Amino acid sequence: MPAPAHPVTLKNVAEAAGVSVSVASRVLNGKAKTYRISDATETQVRKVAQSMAFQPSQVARSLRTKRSGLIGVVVPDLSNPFFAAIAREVTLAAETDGYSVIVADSRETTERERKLIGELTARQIEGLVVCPVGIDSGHLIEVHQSKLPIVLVDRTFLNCDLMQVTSDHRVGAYHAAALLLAQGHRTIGVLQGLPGTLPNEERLAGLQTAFAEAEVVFDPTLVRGDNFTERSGYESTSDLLKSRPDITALFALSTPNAMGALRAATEIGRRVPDELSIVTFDDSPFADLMQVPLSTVCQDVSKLGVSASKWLIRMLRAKRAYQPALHEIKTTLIDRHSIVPPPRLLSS
Amino acid sequence: MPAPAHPVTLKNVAEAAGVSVSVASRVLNGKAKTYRISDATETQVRKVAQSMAFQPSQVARSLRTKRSGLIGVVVPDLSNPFFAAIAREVTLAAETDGYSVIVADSRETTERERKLIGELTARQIEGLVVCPVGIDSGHLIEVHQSKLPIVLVDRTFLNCDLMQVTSDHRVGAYHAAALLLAQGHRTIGVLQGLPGTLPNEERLAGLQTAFAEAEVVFDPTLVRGDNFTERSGYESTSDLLKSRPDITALFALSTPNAMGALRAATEIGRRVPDELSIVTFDDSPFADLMQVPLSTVCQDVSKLGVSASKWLIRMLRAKRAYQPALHEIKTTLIDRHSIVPPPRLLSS
DNA sequence: TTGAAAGCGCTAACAA
DNA sequence: TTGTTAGCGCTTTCAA
Repeated sequence: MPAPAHPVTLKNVAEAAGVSVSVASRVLNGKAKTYRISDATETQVRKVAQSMAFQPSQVARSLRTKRSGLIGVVVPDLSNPFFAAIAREVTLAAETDGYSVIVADSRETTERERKLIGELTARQIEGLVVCPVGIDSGHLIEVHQSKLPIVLVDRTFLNCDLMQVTSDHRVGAYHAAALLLAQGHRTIGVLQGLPGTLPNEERLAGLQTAFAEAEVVFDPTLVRGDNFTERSGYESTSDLLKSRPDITALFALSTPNAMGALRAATEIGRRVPDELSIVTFDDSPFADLMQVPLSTVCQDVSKLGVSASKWLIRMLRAKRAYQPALHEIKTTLIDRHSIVPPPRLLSS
Repeated sequence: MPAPAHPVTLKNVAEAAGVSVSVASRVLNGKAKTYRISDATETQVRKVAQSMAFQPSQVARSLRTKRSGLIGVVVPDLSNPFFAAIAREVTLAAETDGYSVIVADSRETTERERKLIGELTARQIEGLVVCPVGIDSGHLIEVHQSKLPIVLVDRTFLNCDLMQVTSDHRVGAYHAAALLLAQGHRTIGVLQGLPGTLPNEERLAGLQTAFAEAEVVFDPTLVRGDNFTERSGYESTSDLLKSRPDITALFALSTPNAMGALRAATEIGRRVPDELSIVTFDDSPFADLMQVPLSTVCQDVSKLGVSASKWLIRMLRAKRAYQPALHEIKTTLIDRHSIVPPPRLLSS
């Protein structure tokens, strides 16, 4: 039997079953018991619906119930495995609760982020998970004030009364920097991400704490970069290695940054790790298969995604107002093989 | 001014502006000219809408117009960079045409794929891009027959009257195998993906053609694996290297397969590429940064995604029926450094 | 135990 | 140039 050109409506089913639309609706929504509908009627309706391949229109249902069953996810770059993983986790978690997910890619611009969120709210989404660009939060706070449940992931904001989930960037960076220092590195280049974003600033802060504890002077001119991208990592590294050949180690604040660094170092002819140690943030499923298995401050991406979904679902269920909070997920320092003592120490 | 608890409707705007809903609707849909609405009225309506932060309900609009502005994307694994990239391309392309995208993850099971597609159609999506699991196509053909525009990507089907976009698996595999053979390899292990899927079978076919041309007997017992996953690649490799230590090269039919192979080879103590050459399919942005920069039959993921979107958009615009076709995207063999002549040849 | 009817917010045909 | 109204497909109140 070919699918009908015009979709089957509840009315069609009701007529075919010889009952009213209300009865059909009640049966098909599992409210037969509640309304004490006779078994005969129930089976009849179900049978007809089945045979007609009836699929209720979510659109009509949404309009009537004000519930769309839709969750919006906005990330700055879907091709970045980190954000793709977050999107995946939310998608899977949402689904077990009967929600579908609309994914949008802000391409690292706040302007697009704002616009996309507008389009999503017009679609009556019931909740929002945003990995923000991280510079501006005004539009996100507006969303919150309009009572739409919203959870921020990764690039969170300070003094911001929203539900937020992120890694303990400061602690992670601290441990990584401490490791570099303990190995004897003193001239360390830093490849930073987007300045002004909390992850970036927190990582820098953790790094500086480690320097202070080791009583090593932190040289701010060794910090380069303007984004969490490979391009930024590449350019910063080229720049740094040329102007400061005495650098013995690099701290990349993101995996793409580290990728760029590896490419630049190869071009310039600095062997990693013998002639240049590298430690990086994030993690990718490939980090251990690299030329040099990268030592990494590993973020638990899956946990970040699961946690965000969990909170969102909780907010979705709670009719009452919820208490915004900042949830930090632990990072783990995985020391692979990209950190060795600096050459000068080896030869001494 | 705080956002109102109850969203602003067109009726609210019309009342506040002192006009009828139809006039408000027409102005806000840019039909002021068509209906020769006075400038004064138009500005007035716009001003009021603006000040009330009116956002038209897409749900109501969809119900009325039968157009949801929604496109569905179903992939077997969103955490696989290949599929994430496809999803991203479709998302971006769709957006320039005013569509939003609902992303769903079938987790490599046809059953889930079928269910997800059902949920998507209930949401009145206007089109569908599916990277199918690839074993069963019945439900996809049904979609097509119901007149919902659908484009299949990557795991296409034979003799299937749908719009399909995929790589030229056969040619790509042929060149890779030819390269291995030219280097002198004769005992080549094959790590296959999901048997029965077209990409898998086509790649095997291309490989066999290369063997035939080189007049080398193809040994089917050297083909192992049951999926495009890292696990499958790992297990097949462990297995192969132990039972057939005379193998000098591996042909991995997917990047995850190759990853697993690298891990297994490392464990067993076979150095790549000196003691074991590897060539693989797909490509990842990381392939050139691996321990051993992997020689790869590179699929143009971006082009696959863009092409799929392009065709879908075209189908969306065409009111008339379209002509289904299979579109093949060229692959490129990138020879990095994971293929060298077999050891025996070196020592002879 | 079932049915009639209102109405969600919008567009568009028709009327004025 | 503007307004009135029907109706998209569904849920739900109210009535029987």
